[in-house]
Amino acid sequence: MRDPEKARTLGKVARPRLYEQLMEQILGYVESEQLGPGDRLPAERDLADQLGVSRATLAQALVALEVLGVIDVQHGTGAVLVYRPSMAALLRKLREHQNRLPEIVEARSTLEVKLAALAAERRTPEDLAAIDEALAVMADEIARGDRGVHGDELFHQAITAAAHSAVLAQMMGFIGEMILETRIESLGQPGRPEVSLAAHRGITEAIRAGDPQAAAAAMGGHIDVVSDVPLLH
Amino acid sequence: MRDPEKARTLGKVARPRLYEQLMEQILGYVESEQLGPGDRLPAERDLADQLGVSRATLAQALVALEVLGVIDVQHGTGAVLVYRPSMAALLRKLREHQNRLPEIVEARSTLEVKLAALAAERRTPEDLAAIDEALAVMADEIARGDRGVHGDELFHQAITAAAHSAVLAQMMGFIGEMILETRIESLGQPGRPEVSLAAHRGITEAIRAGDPQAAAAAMGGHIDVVSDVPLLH
DNA sequence: TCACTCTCAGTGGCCTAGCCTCCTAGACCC
DNA sequence: GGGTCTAGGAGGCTAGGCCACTGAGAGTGA
Repeated sequence: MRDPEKARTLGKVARPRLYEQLMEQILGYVESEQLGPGDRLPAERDLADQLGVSRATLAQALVALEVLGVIDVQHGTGAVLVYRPSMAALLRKLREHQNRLPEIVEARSTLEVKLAALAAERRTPEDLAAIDEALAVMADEIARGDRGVHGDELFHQAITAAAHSAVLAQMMGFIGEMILETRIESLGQPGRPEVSLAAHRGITEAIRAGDPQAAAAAMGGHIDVVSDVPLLH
Repeated sequence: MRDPEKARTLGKVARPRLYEQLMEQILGYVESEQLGPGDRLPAERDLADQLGVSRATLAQALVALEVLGVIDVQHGTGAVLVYRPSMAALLRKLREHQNRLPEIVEARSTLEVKLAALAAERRTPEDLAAIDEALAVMADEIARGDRGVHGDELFHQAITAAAHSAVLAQMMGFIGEMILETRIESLGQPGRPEVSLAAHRGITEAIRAGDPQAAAAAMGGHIDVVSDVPLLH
């Protein structure tokens, strides 16, 4: 798809964004000062001055840290730490080399197997209808000679929705794009779409029957097959 | 618009931030315009004008979206979409009612059971040393009459690290704060710290023995116990 | 004609300066 | 004591400006 590769090849050289550097510096500060959860960061004006940047830019860095859950910025009070530095440092490292396919597959498997089991327990008639609809879309796409990518995505989204777990769904969204990559890859193999569709039907029946174990097993098997692509790219 | 009730769960106060609203509006725009991955957002100046905010504030929203992986802002070119709108819309919805304890426990269980199994397969001697160290810290804290919160956290961090899965670790970080809450709660119950410590030792032995199934089972049991707090708060 | 260079308009990056709102500790009053 | 008021410090957001980067078209030479 896009190519964010260019910067990654040589490591962390290309880092043109100031706010990203600031995040690391702030994290470093937290570490050096031995700050823990609940402790407050220096005032924005002081911190900006100390780091040699404007408040506007510092504000961007704080937003980024807030989105990552590292700090909690409170109007009138200040920015308080949520995580201890070790966690934050961990988080930071990962951002550098994500997109590692085996791990993604692993994560996907973990989540979707659980989602399938939950869906079997919690699916409403509407959920089942959505799943059936997704199956129909995929079957239609395949019948037209398409790879069924869209229907495939719809199916997994419907399963996710049927599990009725916002948190798990959120995590699925988190790795959503990466999953999409592997999925398109997989459906590109000859005969694969038909196999996937059949697997989907099996999963659907288990969910319809309200059998969590069968649903989990079916989903697990499906993902194993789907993920077994020669990772030539 | 805002949801004051959600503040209860974690003791947080609903805090209206302009950049958060902007994120949603931008996501809504993406949806309404049917933009997909690769498409570009309007120029910052136009978008800021259109949304009735300053560029500085819009920049914060863009940073947040970038950190979440929704867009990729390129100097001289513009902000290009990374996720397809449906994914983004999903992400957005969840932001509204996260912090739902049962779901958090469920997610935690899913992740940590898997992490324990992986740790049993992949742990290095260093990983084991870190886990033992965490156990020692927790034992020491309890001996001093403390609740052992710190050691508990260290333990789970060590397990996470020993699983050697950056993606799963990232997801743990994602729900980390919420988990911390439930953990502190749990260890506050009389006699709980000792029970937890014993459970930790059991998990550790399974990991040391390289037995993924035993490790997963031990972790699953542990989390069931820990999570069984009367949710009176 | 082709290919190469150069220029420039448009875009994001970042800054300064300022005013507003919110929170809270401490003075103040009862 | 216990409640109320207030000033200062904190973050929220804006306006306007200049700089750096990108990409495409104009211009140039072979």
